[in-house]
Amino acid sequence: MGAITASRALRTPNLVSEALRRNVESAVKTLNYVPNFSARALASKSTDVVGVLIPSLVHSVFTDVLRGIYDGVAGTELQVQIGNTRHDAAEEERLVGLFLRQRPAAMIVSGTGQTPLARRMLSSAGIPVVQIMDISADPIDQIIGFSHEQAGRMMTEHLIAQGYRRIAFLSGWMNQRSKGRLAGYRQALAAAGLPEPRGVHSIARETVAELATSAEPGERPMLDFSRPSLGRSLFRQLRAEAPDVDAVFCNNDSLALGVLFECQAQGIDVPREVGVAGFNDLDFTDSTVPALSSVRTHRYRIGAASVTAIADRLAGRGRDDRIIDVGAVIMHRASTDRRGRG
Amino acid sequence: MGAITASRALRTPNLVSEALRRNVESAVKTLNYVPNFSARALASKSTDVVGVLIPSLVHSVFTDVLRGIYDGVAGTELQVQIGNTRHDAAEEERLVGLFLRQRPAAMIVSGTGQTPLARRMLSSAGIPVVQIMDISADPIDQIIGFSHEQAGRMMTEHLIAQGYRRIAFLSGWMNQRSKGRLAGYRQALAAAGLPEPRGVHSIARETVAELATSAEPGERPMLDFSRPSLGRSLFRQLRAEAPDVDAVFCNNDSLALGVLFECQAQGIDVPREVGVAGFNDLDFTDSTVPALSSVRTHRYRIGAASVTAIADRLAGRGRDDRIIDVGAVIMHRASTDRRGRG
DNA sequence: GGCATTCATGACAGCGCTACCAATGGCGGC
DNA sequence: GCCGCCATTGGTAGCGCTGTCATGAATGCC
Repeated sequence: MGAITASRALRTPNLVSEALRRNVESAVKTLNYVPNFSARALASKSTDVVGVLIPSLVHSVFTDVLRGIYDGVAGTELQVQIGNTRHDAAEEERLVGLFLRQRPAAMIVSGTGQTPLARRMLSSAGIPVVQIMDISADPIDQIIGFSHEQAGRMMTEHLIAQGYRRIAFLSGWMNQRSKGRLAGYRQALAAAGLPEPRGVHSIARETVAELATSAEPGERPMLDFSRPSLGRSLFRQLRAEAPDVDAVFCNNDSLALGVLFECQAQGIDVPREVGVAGFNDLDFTDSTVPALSSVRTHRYRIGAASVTAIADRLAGRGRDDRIIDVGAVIMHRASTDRRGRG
Repeated sequence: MGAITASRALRTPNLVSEALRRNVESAVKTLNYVPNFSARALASKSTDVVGVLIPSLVHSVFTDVLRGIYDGVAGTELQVQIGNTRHDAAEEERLVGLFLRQRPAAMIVSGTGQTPLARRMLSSAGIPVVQIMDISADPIDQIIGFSHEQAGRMMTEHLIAQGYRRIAFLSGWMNQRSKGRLAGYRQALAAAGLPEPRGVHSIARETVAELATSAEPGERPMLDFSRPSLGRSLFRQLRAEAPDVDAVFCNNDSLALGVLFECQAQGIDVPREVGVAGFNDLDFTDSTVPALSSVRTHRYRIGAASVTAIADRLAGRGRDDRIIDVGAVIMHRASTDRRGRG
């Protein structure tokens, strides 16, 4: 039997006869054959590697996505290669170039904030490209995520419905997605005829250095704007600038956790005196006192769906939807419950 | 110029003349040459891939390690390939086989709980193998971590020094490292002549299924024994079984966070009535009310040091130490501060 | 029955690089 | 001056697989 015949039996079993396939399969077993990925990649000028670029390796948000991705590739031929953009579009651009040179089978990138060059490189690479975690009418190729604007609007509407009137948006550094949430928040306030309190809804770019933490000596600093300690200090700052605020919509749950503790330390009653809401619905939201209202986002599903979409397209099955909105759900808990549940 | 000459100039620049090296370097620039990793791997029968096997993709513990690893490989030729063992030695064994067949340049595995077969495969692979996050007198090859037993003992001694006498160890499922902490805890109690309270120091293997959570439909369940909600329910259980417990040493910070909230909900005074300690010193420990005492572990450093060790050995520089203990530090905060600081 | 058509299998070459060994040239020692 | 040695460069082959095209067998059609 020619080598190529065996190769075909393994790679495209539907093109060979039933008998041959069984024959090859048993030979594979007895000979303990293991394909050599390098040789395959060299000969075919393509790999089974899916490149994944995420802004942070520690953010629970992205680790959940990664979990979905890894669970998704399990059982397929695909392999995952991760790149950490560190919330930096220039670094992302560099990594896009680096990854594409290795001829990946597909790319997954986070959000819609790619540089024009990165966009161009990705769209001309001739491979499936999935943007994740955001939604856009104009994806590079395919996008799976949800509207941060809509989610921000929904949570703000929830707060308004609960009777809060002086609602602040609390955030550290604003990335593209945070800005979407802020925009939604503003839309909801405007629609209700409510003013936006003066206050901390963003830390200026200049102070980003303060957010760059490195816990250990020798550690490469990373941008971390979801520390509870930051939530506490931002909330103190907010109370000083706008003492009449009666609700705080935090850009993420970790900030909100800090706010809850700051309220506890200051004896501020949550939700009566101040309502507190987070974003992402991390695992602790149902355990805090009071339980933390948040926006549940389907991060695992986004990761898993990206891989499914990629696998489908690599298998020749067409792309059904260029834009998949997995939505987000308001989790109404005690920390914003001024009216009583329901 | 022969192709091989150029190859040599790039791969082993110290073996060629200065002039040639400069010549090749400039040619690389002008021609925009990018090496083909597959061809390199095929010809040399080895890759630049470091295989990393970790038990969980979400645990902050391991994401910090990963961050150290990724920062460590940045600027080297090394690439990272992750495998998720899901806290399952059999799965780890399978992945070891899978990874080794791709002829990685080195392997990083978590802990010391490898199956005998996995151990044998790793030690006979002829590549650097680094075990991380634990310490052992008998590493497969090299080990970088700390003694969980010692850390458990230290924290328990701290609690005893603070005047606590009925100290419980609270944990969900026990992995190898948790068992080390429990052993250290017991040593410290025994040394002080204190009894171990009846109570929940472990959930039986039979109930592991309860710990397997899947937040979303279609999500592959994962073992999660560091949820705050689990901390809350375990603590309730503990209070029912052993009402006289005056301190709780939690196997991880997330459990401790849940315990703090449960105390708050029940009006239990921390640290006066009950002392609470965690493990790992995650980012929220300094922000809780009261601030949470914990054991700071140098996870980032472990990841970064593993890569450094591997890079050194691949470069021919010898392995200085087979066993590197990075230690752990007791972070004494308010949640166990019965005596007043100092 | 003869020819076109489809399907299954095989031969060959080559992907881009590096291991191995050969060749070259400059140098010092005798 | 000749030899052997070292440092540097080059030639050849081949890593294990797959793209392309060729071949042979089976089938369908008039």
